[in-house]
Amino acid sequence: MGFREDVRKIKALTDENRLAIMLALQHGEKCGCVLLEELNITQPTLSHHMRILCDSDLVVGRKDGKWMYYSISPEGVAAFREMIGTYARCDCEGGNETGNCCCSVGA
Amino acid sequence: MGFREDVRKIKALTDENRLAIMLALQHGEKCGCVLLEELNITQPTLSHHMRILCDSDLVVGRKDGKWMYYSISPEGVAAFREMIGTYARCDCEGGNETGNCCCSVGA
DNA sequence: TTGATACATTGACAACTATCTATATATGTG
DNA sequence: CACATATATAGATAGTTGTCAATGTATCAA
Repeated sequence: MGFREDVRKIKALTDENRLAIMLALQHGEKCGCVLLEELNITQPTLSHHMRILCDSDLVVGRKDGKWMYYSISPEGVAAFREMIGTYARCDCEGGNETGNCCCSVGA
Repeated sequence: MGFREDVRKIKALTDENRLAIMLALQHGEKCGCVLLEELNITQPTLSHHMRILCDSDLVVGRKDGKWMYYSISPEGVAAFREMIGTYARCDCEGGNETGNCCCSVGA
């Protein structure tokens, strides 16, 4: 199966700085230079992380003049969570089909 | 914030073999030797992966004689999805509080 | 055009990870 | 006890990843 692509996408969230970036973007788009002020990393490192987040489709970038505005992708986030749900799930009494399974928690 | 612990847990799902294991356990517990037959890896490598999955609380192990039976942890899975949801989320029109946000998809 | 700003790319390096072989431990069987 | 089976641990190694300094590219203003 195509586990490789899923692994690649999940890896987008396996870095402390990238988690911080996801939180930083939660209330709307920000440009790179603003993110840079919030994270104790250099500009090339931020560029590296933004590329990974965009490649995972969790984040989208919009270029405006010399600025890059980044924002959470609602579609990407939804697809991500759905994908995670295919692996982080179980068959408990409620059943997954009915939506009553404990795995529906935090959905 | 404690991103480190979250990163460690998310890393549990960033390996193709571990994703395959999560799927293999989805319909009930299996002992290590059965998993070993389904995955083209050596026994020490399986042991390594099971340790990581158990450390992440996505899987629990039960020792019975010389066998180790592994199964999905419903609580661990629920906590994992909830944790993922704190990072893979957005503020779109529906709003996160009401549960109508697009980020509720695949929950 | 010159200079400043925002961002991307390159190359190097340390840290981490998945994998294997070899070996150890534990359990059950004759 | 000796032996087989199931699993864990140790050590080695190749590949990956996050980071930085240095440099390149693009945009805008004076």
